Amino acid sequence: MGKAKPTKYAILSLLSLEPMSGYDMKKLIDVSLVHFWSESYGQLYPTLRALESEKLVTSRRERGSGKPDRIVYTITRKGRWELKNWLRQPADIPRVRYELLLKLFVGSMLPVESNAEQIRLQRRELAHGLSKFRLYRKMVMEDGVDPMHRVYFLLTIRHGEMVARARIRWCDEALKILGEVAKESPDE
Amino acid sequence: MGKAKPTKYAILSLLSLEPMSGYDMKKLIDVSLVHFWSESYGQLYPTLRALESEKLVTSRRERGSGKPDRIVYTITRKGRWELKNWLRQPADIPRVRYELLLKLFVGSMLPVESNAEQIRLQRRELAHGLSKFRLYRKMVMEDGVDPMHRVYFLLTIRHGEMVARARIRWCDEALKILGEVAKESPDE
DNA sequence: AATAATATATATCATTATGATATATGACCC
DNA sequence: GGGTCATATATCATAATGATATATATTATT
Repeated sequence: MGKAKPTKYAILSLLSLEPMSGYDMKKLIDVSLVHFWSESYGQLYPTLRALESEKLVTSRRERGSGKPDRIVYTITRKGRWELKNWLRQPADIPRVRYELLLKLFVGSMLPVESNAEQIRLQRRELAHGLSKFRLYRKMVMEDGVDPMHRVYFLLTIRHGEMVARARIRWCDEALKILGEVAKESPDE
Repeated sequence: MGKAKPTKYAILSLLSLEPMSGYDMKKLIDVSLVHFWSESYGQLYPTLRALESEKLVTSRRERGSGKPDRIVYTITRKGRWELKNWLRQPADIPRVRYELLLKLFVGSMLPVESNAEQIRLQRRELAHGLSKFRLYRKMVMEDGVDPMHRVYFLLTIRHGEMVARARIRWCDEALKILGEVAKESPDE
């Protein structure tokens, strides 16, 4: 039934903040929203054209002084209206594919140490991601961000932090458990 | 470069436990692994045929007494070998698309109460998911599960619990913050 | 006894998404 | 002069989803 079309609404969401190009969106997502969203160019550019033909956004070509030309998109009144409609629908539960846990699920095929190393790797990446949230906070607090938007942005950052911290705690717990298992049966 | 093909390895992982049909896999994932994995029939059945032509699995048709016929797949030695190879590669970081947080990111377009309601809905689903982990634990402890497999399965369950608890804590914190915001500016 | 709903089981397809690559411009550096 | 980096749009093969189709048998409802 209802096709979700998350990319469509992700684009409209970003354009509700300010006009920007597809390239801008990709950068913004990869730098500041990566803890809860992702988009690929292959989905971004075709969807932008589709949104324009739906009259949900307009575009203007900007001469790139030095850099290549940019196509800057602006959300229309109709676009804002459709975005609000979507915002009011219950958010659907994300399907997950957490490769590390799939590998651990059949971890007994490999030596304990191999699985422990996977967890250590994961822990390192989580700790690195965690350090970025401090930067995000600074960014949000700095310039003239709308105070209500600031509150909501901070909520997404807080979510990222809390989940990352929980995962790090899990890594530590898991490594401890695997350490004990290794002591009991060092051959496995 | 390296195509990940997670479905391929998810199938090999399940078959490393015991022979089963595509239907069995879908059920097993939806019931017991849903906190870290998902698959669709549209990906499962074609991939199973591809794996057979790669000689990583074999199949036999089982007459369904009453029920329709089933095609039961068994992993081959070559399949086990390829699975182990994949298990040794570092697990890649999952890209997320957490719709609730995208909606909150532009939450200032709607009244505070609308966003609070979204969070309350999410909290309910998280609490419901949390209650299932108790069942999983029982399942794992019951019958003759291999002790090492049990350890690893319990780790994935523990991860699900810890992340779900962290998210519930975030919901409560977020609702508190939005409550205060609503008091300060009840019009917004 | 007829009808509806549910569970089992495989299969296909349009739509959506990813990851990689192609193309092009100018800045900066050695 | 060559190499790399950042900017910017575009496309394509592959992968994944969600929906639907088909078929059989059991159980529940009217």
